[in-house]
Amino acid sequence: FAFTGADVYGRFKRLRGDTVFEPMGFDAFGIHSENFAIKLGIHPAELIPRNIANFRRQLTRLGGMFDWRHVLATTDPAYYKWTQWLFLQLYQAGKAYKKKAAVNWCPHDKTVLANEQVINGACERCGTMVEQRLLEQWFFRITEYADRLLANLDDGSKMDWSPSTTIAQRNWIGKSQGAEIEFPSDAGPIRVYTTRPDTLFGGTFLVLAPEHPLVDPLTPAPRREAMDAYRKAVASRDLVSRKVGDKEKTGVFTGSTALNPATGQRIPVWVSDYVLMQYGTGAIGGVPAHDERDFAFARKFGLPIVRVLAGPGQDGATPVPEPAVETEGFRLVNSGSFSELPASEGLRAIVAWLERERHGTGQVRYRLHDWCISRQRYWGPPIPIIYCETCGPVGVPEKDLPVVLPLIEDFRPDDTGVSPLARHKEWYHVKCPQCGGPGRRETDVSDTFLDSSWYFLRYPSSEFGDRPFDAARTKTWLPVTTYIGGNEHAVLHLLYSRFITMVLHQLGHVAFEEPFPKLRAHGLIVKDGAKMSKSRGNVVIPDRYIQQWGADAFRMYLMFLGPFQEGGDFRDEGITGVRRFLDRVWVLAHEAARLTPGASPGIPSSPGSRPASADLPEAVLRKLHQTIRKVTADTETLQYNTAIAAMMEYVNELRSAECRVRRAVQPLILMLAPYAPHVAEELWTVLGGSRSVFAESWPTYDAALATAGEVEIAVQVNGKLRGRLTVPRGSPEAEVVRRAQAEEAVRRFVDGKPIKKTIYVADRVVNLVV
RNA sequence: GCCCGGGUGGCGAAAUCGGUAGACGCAAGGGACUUAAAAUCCCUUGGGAGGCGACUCCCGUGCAGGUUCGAGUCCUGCCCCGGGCACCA
Repeated sequence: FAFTGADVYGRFKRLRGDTVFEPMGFDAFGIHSENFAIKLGIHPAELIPRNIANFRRQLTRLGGMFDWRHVLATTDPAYYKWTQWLFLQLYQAGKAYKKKAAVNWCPHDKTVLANEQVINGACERCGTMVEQRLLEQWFFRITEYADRLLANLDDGSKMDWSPSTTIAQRNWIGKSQGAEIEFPSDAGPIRVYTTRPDTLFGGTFLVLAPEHPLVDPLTPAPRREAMDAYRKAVASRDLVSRKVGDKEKTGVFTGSTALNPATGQRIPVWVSDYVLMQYGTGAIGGVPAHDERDFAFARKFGLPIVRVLAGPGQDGATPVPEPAVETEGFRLVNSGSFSELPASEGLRAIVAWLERERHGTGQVRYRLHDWCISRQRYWGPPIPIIYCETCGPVGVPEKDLPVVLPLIEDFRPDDTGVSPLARHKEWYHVKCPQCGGPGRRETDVSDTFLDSSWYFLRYPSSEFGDRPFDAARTKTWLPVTTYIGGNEHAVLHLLYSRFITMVLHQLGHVAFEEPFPKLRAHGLIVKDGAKMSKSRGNVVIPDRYIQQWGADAFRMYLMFLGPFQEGGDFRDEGITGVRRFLDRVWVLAHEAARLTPGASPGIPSSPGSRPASADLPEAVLRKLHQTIRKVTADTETLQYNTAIAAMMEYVNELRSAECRVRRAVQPLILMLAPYAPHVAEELWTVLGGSRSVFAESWPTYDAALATAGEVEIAVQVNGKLRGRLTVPRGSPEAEVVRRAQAEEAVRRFVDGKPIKKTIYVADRVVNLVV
């Protein structure tokens, strides 16, 4: 569905005179492929090429105009050599770093699990409860680019994207404006981030994330045991279930207090897993009166709830039955000298006061995290780093790339807890490229999203072995003219690609900052009431349909079943309609070839350039030009379903007018070509074409011919339809109104009453108000 | 919970800027062709009421209101479905 929609557009653009490069590639170097291989018990190095061959066969049968000379596979060492090069570019530019991060860990299988492999907190394979484990991981500093990634989204000159995609990215980056505030404690200042400094006076407790470094110093010995037990319990849960919002709040009191700088009161410091170490400072000020989570926490543990925002008819003494989260129309109360200020003004005033008194600063935060690119798995590009006992981590020199993934018979993660690559001793132990001393390789592989973050740069330059992308080729073909993809990639692939391109631009490797200036998202296919997906098992294998109905009928049905950008409902019966249509076109073309004189050397591909007095009946001629107009406009905007409907209407017109002449059918074949390339190619020849239909050019229309001489006008009385009039286009208002009033039905409804008002919309409607 | 889509005949869907709701297609019914069936071709098909009939009238775009000469389209408040994100301070 997605590739056919892209192919229709590419073929259309080619007929419109553009030189079109439509590449295709295969991205199967990651956990999903590895898991699938484990499931089938086949080594991925054997399975993946087999699957690629099958996909390629299917894509070819579907008739995609793909340039197979430039096909890519991210699993190919000739490709991932440059993925590793890309890693090194970022590493050398200081954009890659290592730090400890939590991963899902199955204690039974002794392996790292992806989030989607954790089902209700348990390992999907063995059912053991999953834990968190801290491991050293490689990260890319995408957060450094958060502002730039956000700013370009708003720049219409750089980004022409479907709004649904830009909105998703904006939300994902999640910029928030707030303040970082220091709460002094016995273990030093506790830094807290909040987007609501206006509620500072309502902060009646602090909550630290269980991993927060100040938890230990703030917990006196008698409470240590309880605290450690809680922290252990939290760590024994997986990352997914920890972040579920609607569960009961849990927590432990440290035994210490901190000073609220605004109220001057000492407030208790708690620890709870609803505070995440990864966001903000890993500590929050609990404002139960004005935050739902803090409210639930305060209720559970009997902590004081102080209202600091009051709406109309409320004051500082009004009870707080539920947290008031909104600010519109609220004013500060119980907030010292800031009381009675409107909330928004109070926010600014409190931030100014915090900065003046050096209690805190206004700050911007993003929910976007740095991109963790390491995977403790086998099936992926090895991260090109060597650890040397004397030099530390050293990047593999470019001349030694690629670091080839060794073929390991048993590639499954085992109970050593390290990547399977560590078991391959000859591969694992290497000399340090810097000092020649003993070293060992990084055994993590990189995320598949790194493979796909730059593939578009490789496509035009795929045959170059000595450079990732050739400067001249890149200048000719990039950035990508039109990118058509699914919205499931809105936040991951599309964001990572933008980030990588931005870094490469900054490092001087590419001239542009944004890889996909024009992006259109296609919809998703629904079958049996749910999204068609492999996991739901409601997928359709194209082979059978192509076998039964033909590739063109299948393509056209996919494009006809709904608006491309919204998707649609797949039902087997629907395909018969387009197949019948193609059969009729087939018959029409053959009859036209038989009934009208043979081809003259110059086949008109542009009927509009011929005099209007040509041999076509007026109604057919008009319909033809209307059809060209509509199919052109609709194909350009990816409204393929209505473009196909317009061609069907035209065929219906030709049939009812019994018009079987080449001049009427040829332009139809040209318009059909992007949708049904095989049939169009054949019929073009039947009609006398001596070269490929794709060597011809798209038909043009004559606006004057497309316009009907007569129009039907709706006649309304008080807005209700009472009749229809056929009048010459552009008839004067007085004439139309006069004729409307003469209508029998109109007279009956006007019923002799005076006409108060007459509304006339030229060529459309006349409305008499009585 | 939040953010995006969407709700129109039996079904998939059309409908420029607010201007004739249901294009196009599926399914269904009737007919032609055929020994017969399939295929093909022709006709009918939103619901209701009336008329022998050409036709006529009423209702109808998830629900309730509103704006307007006129609302599928705009506004307010709800309901339902699909997708995504989810304790982000």
